[in-house]
Amino acid sequence: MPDLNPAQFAAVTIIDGPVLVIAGAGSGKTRVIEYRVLHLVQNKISPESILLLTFTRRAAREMLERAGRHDSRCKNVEGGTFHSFAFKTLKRYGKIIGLSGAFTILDEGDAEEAIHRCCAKLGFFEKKERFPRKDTLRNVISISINKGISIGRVLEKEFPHFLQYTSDIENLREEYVKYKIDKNYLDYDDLLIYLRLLLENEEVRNRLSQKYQFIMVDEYQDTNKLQGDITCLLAERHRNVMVVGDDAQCIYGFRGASHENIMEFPKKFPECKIIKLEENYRSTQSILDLANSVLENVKNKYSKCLVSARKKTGEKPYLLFFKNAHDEAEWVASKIKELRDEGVFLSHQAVLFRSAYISIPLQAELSKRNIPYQVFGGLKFYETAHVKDVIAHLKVITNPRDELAWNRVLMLVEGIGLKTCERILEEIMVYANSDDVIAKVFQTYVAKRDRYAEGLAKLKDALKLGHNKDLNVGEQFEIVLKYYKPILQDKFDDWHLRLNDLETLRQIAMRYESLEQLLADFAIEPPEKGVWMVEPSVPEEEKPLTLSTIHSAKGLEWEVVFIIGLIDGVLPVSFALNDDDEIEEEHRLFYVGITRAKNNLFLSLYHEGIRGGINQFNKISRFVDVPNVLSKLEQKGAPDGKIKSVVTYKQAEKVAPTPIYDKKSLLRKVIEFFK
DNA sequence: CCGCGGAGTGTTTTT
DNA sequence: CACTCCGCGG
Repeated sequence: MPDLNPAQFAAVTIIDGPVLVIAGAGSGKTRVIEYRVLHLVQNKISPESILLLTFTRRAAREMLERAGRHDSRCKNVEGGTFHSFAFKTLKRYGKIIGLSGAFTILDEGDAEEAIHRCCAKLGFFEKKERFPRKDTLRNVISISINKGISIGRVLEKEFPHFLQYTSDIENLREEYVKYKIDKNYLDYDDLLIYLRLLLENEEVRNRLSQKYQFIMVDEYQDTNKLQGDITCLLAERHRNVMVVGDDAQCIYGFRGASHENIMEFPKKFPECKIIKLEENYRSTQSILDLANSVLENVKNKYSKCLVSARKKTGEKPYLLFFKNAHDEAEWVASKIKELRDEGVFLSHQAVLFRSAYISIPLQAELSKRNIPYQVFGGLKFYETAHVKDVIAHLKVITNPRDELAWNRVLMLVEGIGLKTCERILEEIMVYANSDDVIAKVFQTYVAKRDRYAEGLAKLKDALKLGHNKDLNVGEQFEIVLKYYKPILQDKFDDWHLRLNDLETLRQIAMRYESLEQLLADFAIEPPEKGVWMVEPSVPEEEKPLTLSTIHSAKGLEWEVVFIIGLIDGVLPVSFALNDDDEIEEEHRLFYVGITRAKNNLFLSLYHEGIRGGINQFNKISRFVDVPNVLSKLEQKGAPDGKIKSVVTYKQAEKVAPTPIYDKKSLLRKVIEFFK
């Protein structure tokens, strides 16, 4: 066992019973999980009976890899995100609750398409007034599920202008559920819903409790109600459950996460032991001083006061002002290079930001200087149109009953529009296997010599070829790509860039044994752009720099961290400004960003902003522009040593009158009024 | 009935 | 500014 402080040691060596670990940033939480897994395995507990659930794919990967390094048996520990665990479990036991084993996962885009179809079925688009768009509808339904509140409540809070459609959306939700059950589709939320439903069955619950004797959940503060329920159901019988979290780092409220699960845990498991990890092993005291000041300013107090266990005070974090985004990017890029020349590996540095678009000027600058980097978060490569197009073809080859995939494939054929597509689709759905579809449906349509006959003939040939059982996944992929390439070139001006993506995708596909496996992984654990290119064998000094959204950086650490774009309206993001809870979440997000740094931290912003074609002066983030925070920072480059304050976003009233109603009672009042 | 072009809309974070 | 939706011409 390595050096562990008493609290860590206690957490690592508890074997039985429920445990709640409250772990401040950098307090060695990952180490605790890593060594607890090891400790369990070394105490004759079969690794297969340990279940480690995390919130993001990255965290899951990292945790298991670390534990596996000490004892290869740890690699057999069952681990992953709640969603991937749900997927595996439902594949296996789904039949019990009436799910077929051959379901398809819908990503957000697919789900929107499905909702669109349901809307059409219900005739919502024939209304005179504007009906909400499909992405809004999906969002409303998803929030209501993840937060466990009614459609009406969601609309009140997020889209009050659509309140009139409350009952329509309720009907839509039902229709959408029906549609998915009928077509064997599950969206991300369904994975959790049906897993919980499955666990409510006593027999299944017992069987799974039997299999997973030890449950561990990381980042518990970022789990939502459903995930909390799932955790409790899994552990209800044997009660061997350890949850680890930090309420100050809850940053997924928009997905229904709430620190309530942490608060509720001792109530659900009254016999639980609570262990607090408060000593910070990651950062220098200067960085922690800043972090603590930031936390002080968050309205809801969190008890954490991190103290560095490291001897070093370290350099004061910097706060840098730039004229425009380009200047900022230039400076950051050259500083990164400078640090690398001083011996800090690129892989030990990271640039963090609130939103992906903030990093675009920097990406350009890094490319110009040949600094290798990988980007996490933001625009997802697997959700781009060209990737989805190709995947749809693969889906059709795998499962000829996938209506949404067919829809996408057919709509790409020259001369086929909405109506023709519907007609062909109806016929396709009659048949259960691809051979029949090709022989019966396609044959007749091609024979008709309509304007789309040529396109369909090409598709038919490609599908026929692709369906050959003797081919490996790479070869199947190539057939699809060959068919799709002319469509790609016709559809996109930047097709050569997109073709690159598809080439990378082909290389990923080649590693798979079967298309089914590829498609399942793609839905549940999709590859992140740039990540797969880094082989594990590459020596540390050649690994690239990390660019990441703060959300995706959670749980990770670097020697040097840059947080760029600290602008009011970016962090906090402008959409959060009219809701106190959301501002607070942004505030915690800033805290999470700061606490990723071990030795050096650089905060920066630029003043020249162009938003919606209008030039404006970007103001420093309200989270930074506070005396107790500024005093912890070394400022550089402020014009005239002062920040000219041009109001871009209205600050919340400093002297608020005593409220007569709080939000809840106001809501009640309004509802009363309507009655 | 398809496909193109103009108007209008909302712009984040992740499974 | 990028994407979606709608209306019109072919």
